[in-house]
Amino acid sequence: MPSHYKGKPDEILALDTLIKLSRSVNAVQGSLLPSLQRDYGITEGQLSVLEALYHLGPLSQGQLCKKVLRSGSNMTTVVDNLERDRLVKRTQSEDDRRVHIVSITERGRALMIQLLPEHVSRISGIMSALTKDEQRELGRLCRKLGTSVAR
Amino acid sequence: MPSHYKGKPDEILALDTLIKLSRSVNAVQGSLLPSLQRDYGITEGQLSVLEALYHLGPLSQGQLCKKVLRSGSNMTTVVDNLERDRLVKRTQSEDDRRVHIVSITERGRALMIQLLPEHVSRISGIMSALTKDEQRELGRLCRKLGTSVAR
DNA sequence: TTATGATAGTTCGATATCAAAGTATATCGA
DNA sequence: TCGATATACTTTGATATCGAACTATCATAA
Repeated sequence: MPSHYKGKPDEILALDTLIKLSRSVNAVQGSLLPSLQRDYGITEGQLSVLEALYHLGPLSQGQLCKKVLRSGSNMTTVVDNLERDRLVKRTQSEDDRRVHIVSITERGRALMIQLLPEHVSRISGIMSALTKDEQRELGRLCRKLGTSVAR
Repeated sequence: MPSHYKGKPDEILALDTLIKLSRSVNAVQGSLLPSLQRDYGITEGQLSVLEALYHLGPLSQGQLCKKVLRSGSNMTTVVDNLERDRLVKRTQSEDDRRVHIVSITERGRALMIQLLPEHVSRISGIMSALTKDEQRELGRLCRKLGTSVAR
């Protein structure tokens, strides 16, 4: 169904696979985001930052960028919005005054405690379309593919 | 490595799998987009619209939305930018004057002819980190997962 | 024929996202 | 110590993306 591209079989297979890969992520994320937005007023990028801070403790913006694989300019925006909503706070590092340490607030922690169980159970529900073995195999293939890409 | 979430094994597996899935797509797309931008001044959304028009012929914006799974308001923006760059043109349908038919221009067609072979071969190169059987299995799992999500 | 409701796009306001340029601070070498 | 370079973050300007509200057009039913 997807690619419509006339070319070598290898290329057709690669295109089809990538399209299916992208669509599955879009489908899964697309089914998670609206409820996050509606129920908690939070976006995916914001959630991934909050989760990192919740589980790992205070991090510099640079460390956050690495964790969630986003650019520095993006991180500034996301942290700005989280700070405006008082879910995180910035403090300047004593050691290196260029560094801004971001930490989760009590309000942010309370939000995580409120939404994480439901969010996780939603993900678990979606992924249960695959057996555990299939999930493990999917994870293995994705990992193999992802780590092969030069960063 | 990834999830840090303490919960049921099912949930941990589901989270880990989703993280790997998302990261693999980010990695692959992230390695494709910069060259599209730099070499051809085109974005991913624009490319997917151009590809659809190139392979399928003129489509209404609504049909395009379904093809590339994006919202109507987004499609307006993308087509606006493509039209500004004279890669596509809009014409009002005779039958139904609410409908805007989008078609690729000669300039757009020339761009596709120029960039598609290289783009496809790049994708093929990336995906070749997996064997053909692995690609087929990955595609199957993604398809199964994606189609299970309520739309 | 006209009112009602549905459909196709657009506009608006928001966040995400990036790259590039800019600012502040730190570090290193002469 | 001072100048050059590197690093951390912000700003700027662009596109993507969404949902909601809006406009224009069509279709249906009274």
